Amino acid sequence: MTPRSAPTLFQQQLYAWHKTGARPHPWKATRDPYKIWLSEIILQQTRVETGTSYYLRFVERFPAVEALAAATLEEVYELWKGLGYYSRAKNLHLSAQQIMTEFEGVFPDQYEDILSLKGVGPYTAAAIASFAYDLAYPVVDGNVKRVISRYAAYEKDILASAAHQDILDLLADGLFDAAHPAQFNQAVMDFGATVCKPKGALCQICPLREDCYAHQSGRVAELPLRINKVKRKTRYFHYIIIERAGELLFRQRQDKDIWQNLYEFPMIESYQQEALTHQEVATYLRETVGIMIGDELLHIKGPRQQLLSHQKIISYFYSGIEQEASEELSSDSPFVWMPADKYHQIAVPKTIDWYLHDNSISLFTLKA
DNA sequence: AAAACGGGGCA
DNA sequence: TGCCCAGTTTT
Repeated sequence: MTPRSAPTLFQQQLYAWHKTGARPHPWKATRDPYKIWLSEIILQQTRVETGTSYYLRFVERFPAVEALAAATLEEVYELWKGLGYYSRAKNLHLSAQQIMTEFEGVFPDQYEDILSLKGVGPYTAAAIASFAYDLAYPVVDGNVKRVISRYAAYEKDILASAAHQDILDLLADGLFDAAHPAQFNQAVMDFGATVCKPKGALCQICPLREDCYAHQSGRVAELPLRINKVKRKTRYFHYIIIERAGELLFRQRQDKDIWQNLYEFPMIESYQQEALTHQEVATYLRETVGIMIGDELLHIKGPRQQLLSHQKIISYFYSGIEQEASEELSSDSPFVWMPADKYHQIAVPKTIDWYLHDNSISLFTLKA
């Protein structure tokens, strides 16, 4: 491909389309780097339609980085609940404090400084740098990869590690508009999201179709090429709901697994489909929680399946009736009793939320 | 370089 | 059911 002098045909046609094709989003109305950063973190691997309401709630509750830095991590998790990829919430909070301490409360305006923030990678740093400061950094997200791979004939695996740099190289080779970074980045992403879509691309109305490799060669449906090697593991979670005086027993999940720091019920995991025996549950509760249950073990709900990117979680819910003789939880116990007004405010995985809110068979009914 | 990390919407 | 989303971090 030959280097071109700006503005290229690609840019002209793209901008002409963007005059009417731009999507309206709340975070586009500002140059405030804090709000742009917030929107970009929320939108990582998240559809715009999903992220928008979260963004509006975050901006209202934390209008500036000082407010976010001053909040507790629990507050941030609560607002983040249901959005997924929870390390984003943790890093968001951490980076807010990092901005207060290392950058004296002023959002950094250099690419390398922005990139140094936790949870900010090459895409997000380029997005903030271009949208907030109009610095000449091209963004490479799913939209850009798709548009460029189709237009400029990139036929290698788009999921491979090398793809990111390859797309950057193609952009640098006469496509990216270094004179108007914010406009260019925004236009390509809007275009990829609304015209050059993954499925059902609108090639009929595409302003770039005459020069698009994929369209001219009939390979729009095949590009970008994705070779996915990972298979989903199946895990079985057996949740045990223990109630005492209107309170439910919870435990906070720990590191090195999904749902880090979120709360769930006492749980036994198995790796094949099997019902829990009363013996297993009783032993677990006695040894791990210090709770004695009676002879009755009720399977009250489930299975409930939840698909994650790399795992399939199948959850069962059991209820045990606690005996009188149980001891108090020790002070260092990871388990904690919570009343209803408390456990409706904490961050829980979707599956636990489903049990709490969509529980057609209530514990109360069962015990009556 | 590959695996892990959520959840939702749509064909 | 599989795809794919305004990706980043860890292994």
